[in-house]
Amino acid sequence: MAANILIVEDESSILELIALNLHQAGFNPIRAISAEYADNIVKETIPDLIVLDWMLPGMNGIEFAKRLRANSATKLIPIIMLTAKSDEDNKIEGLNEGADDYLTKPFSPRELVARIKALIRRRSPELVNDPIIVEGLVLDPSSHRVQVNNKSINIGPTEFKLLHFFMKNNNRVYSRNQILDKIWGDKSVIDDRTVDVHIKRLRESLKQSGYDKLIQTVRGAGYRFSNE
Amino acid sequence: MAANILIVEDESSILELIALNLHQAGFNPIRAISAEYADNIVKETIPDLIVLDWMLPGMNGIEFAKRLRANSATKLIPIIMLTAKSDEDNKIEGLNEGADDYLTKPFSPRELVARIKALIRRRSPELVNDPIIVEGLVLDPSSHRVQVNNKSINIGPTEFKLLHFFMKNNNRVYSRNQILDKIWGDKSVIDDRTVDVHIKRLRESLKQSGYDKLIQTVRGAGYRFSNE
DNA sequence: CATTCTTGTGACATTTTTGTGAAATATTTT
DNA sequence: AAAATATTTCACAAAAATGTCACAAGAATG
Repeated sequence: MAANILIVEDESSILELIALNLHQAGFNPIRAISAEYADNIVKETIPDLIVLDWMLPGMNGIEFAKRLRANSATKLIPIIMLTAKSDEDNKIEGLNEGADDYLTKPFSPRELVARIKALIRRRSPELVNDPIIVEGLVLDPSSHRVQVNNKSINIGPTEFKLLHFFMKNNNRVYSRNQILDKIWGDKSVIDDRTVDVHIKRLRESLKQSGYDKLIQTVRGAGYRFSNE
Repeated sequence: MAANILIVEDESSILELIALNLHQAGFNPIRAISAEYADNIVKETIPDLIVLDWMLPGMNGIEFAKRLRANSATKLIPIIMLTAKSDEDNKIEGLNEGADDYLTKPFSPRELVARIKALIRRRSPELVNDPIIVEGLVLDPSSHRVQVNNKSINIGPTEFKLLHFFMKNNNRVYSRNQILDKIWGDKSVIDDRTVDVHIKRLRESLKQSGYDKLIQTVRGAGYRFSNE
């Protein structure tokens, strides 16, 4: 389920640098050394995002982006444009022509990865399941684990879903019924108060790891996860 | 009491993108992958707003909008039309056929949310969930908190509702009976004077945070929340 | 198939909130 | 100034909301 990232870049050292970093970030890099080559790749598999060099031999980045935007199958693919030119005009033109973000060389790989995550998160949040961390409490959706100080804490399936839901929606109050809908699914004909019990169990698990007030009761309204 | 937003969109990635963003903005997204499906949903619950894709398999967006406009129960629901076509003709046709706003793909989720808020605010201002700030007093409906200088102040459920109501209706005088209707609901067979007591309790909470005269008594008329 | 884990519910305990009556203050009217 | 009216304050019992516990049924595991 890793996101496919197409990299279009003619300088192989940069191409490899990017590919390596994306791989390490858990993405699946697909390499293309020219727009024409990339075009063929796109015809086979629609990538989840494209990292596109501005200056390319043959068809350049802008043209390629235009082509993608003109085709209904590809027009929504997020594009991050790379360029060595740092002037504003190009940035504006790039964004106009359909780039969703823009990075000037030389760039830090870390920043590229961060921006890619941001874009992917916007379009297909299910593809980025980074661990969520609140006050040292780490919930990692991909490994289905909750850890504190690198030590896993024991937690039941429903408690996990609950905690995941809460951590994703930090600081917002949810009524028991909203929680039922989100965790159990709409079909549920389950008692409101079941939520209370699971909240209790979750609190207990968290308390054993030293987290005392992460889940707050908001009388008359529901529950809220918050570190404040 | 979050606003229900019906999203009618056949591409699931876009559907999810919109749903996620609406959820995070405090709305309650309802998903429909076709106009026919949406039609059934509308029969069950009237949404507060509809985000409607122009191109849909089966019945398309325009036709669906027409249907809604033809039915007195649904003709006032605000509709935001989404389209991949960027030409003006469609825009005009769309607006003529009953769309209240119009967004061309690809669009930024942030903008969609902004437009939705604008439309909802126009039709039902009470459904927009933004924090309300008066003289440093912050009431945030989504986290159900009242804060001063980033410090939460303690407040009971009824006091919260009261304060929320007052802050939304700054500077306006309400009689005890009006307040009873708004806060307790029509069913109330409750004594007028109960309002006085809750006003007292609210004043007390506010006073402890340094707000002394926010709620004013208007003799013979009722109460007013005002920072003047 | 037996064992272990997880789940939802009902019963009960605890805490918080609520509405009311009555008394105390305040404001206006006579 | 006294009377009449309106509002504030207080204490308290009833009601509502939440927390806790034990247990039987169900699901998952090996």
